[in-house]
Amino acid sequence: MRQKKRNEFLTEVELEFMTELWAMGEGSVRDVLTRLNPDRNLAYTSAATILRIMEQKGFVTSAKQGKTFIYSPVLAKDDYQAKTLRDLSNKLFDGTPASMVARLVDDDGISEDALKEIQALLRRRLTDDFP
Amino acid sequence: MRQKKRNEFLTEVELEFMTELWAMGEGSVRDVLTRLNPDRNLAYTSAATILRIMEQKGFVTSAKQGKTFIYSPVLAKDDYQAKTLRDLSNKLFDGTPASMVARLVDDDGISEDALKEIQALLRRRLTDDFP
DNA sequence: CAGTAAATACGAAAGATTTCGTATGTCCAA
DNA sequence: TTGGACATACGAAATCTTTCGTATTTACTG
Repeated sequence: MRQKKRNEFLTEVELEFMTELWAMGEGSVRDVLTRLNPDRNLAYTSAATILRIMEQKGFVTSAKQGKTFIYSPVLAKDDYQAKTLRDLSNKLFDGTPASMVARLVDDDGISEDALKEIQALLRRRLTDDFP
Repeated sequence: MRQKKRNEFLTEVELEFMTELWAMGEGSVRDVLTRLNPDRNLAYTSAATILRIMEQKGFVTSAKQGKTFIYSPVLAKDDYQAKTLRDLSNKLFDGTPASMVARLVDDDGISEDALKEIQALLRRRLTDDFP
């Protein structure tokens, strides 16, 4: 029937957890749990399961400290962001970065300041790396 | 236990199908199926099921033409792209478009030409809309 | 009008995700 | 040293995703 798929991307909940790990650098189940939105109401054992699975999948590593596991991200947030953008560009855009930026700056909600900030970013990148 | 989640985003396979519908404007099960990568080897009934579910979820509408359903996207590709970028910006970036562009243009693989294209895009947007 | 080709309808199976409960292990203080 | 607090281990259940097979319907053609 359906073949097993190996996914290199975080699921919704995994991203939620990884976001906290990235912010903290590393942390225990309890650490992550207390940082989640209080309305989240996730059982402690659920959080522990999520992190255990994330380790199985290779997204985090763990080191035991006393009786507690301390989890750390394997991939830096920057790298995961870049990876995700590349994937999105290929799947939903035409594979070029420009088309993605085009859609971003076409967004009506974007402010002039934001646009100028992006422009400055580009200018810097162009003068620094392509003299 | 787990509560039902209403997802406004396409799954992997749904995106694959929607990409063809966007390219064609509209199409039947057969139309989509023949446009997929030949290595895909998806059964006709599977494709029909996917499209039926996509209609249930409100991603497409259908009109019967003879004995065949013709499916059309409900949301334009541009709009779905914008929506997706907004979501990604909130979940993986800090919610500002600039940080996303920053990660894009930091990508080592990006060419000078691509950067200049993006720059031109911004210039146009700034002069046109904020005179 | 009957036969056939092609379409739809739908149930079912298998993987994946998310959540939690129960069982078990571990550290520390009384 | 033992009891309690808190940690891990893991199976199970609910939902979602993906795929396909069987049954049925529909349009056309001889």
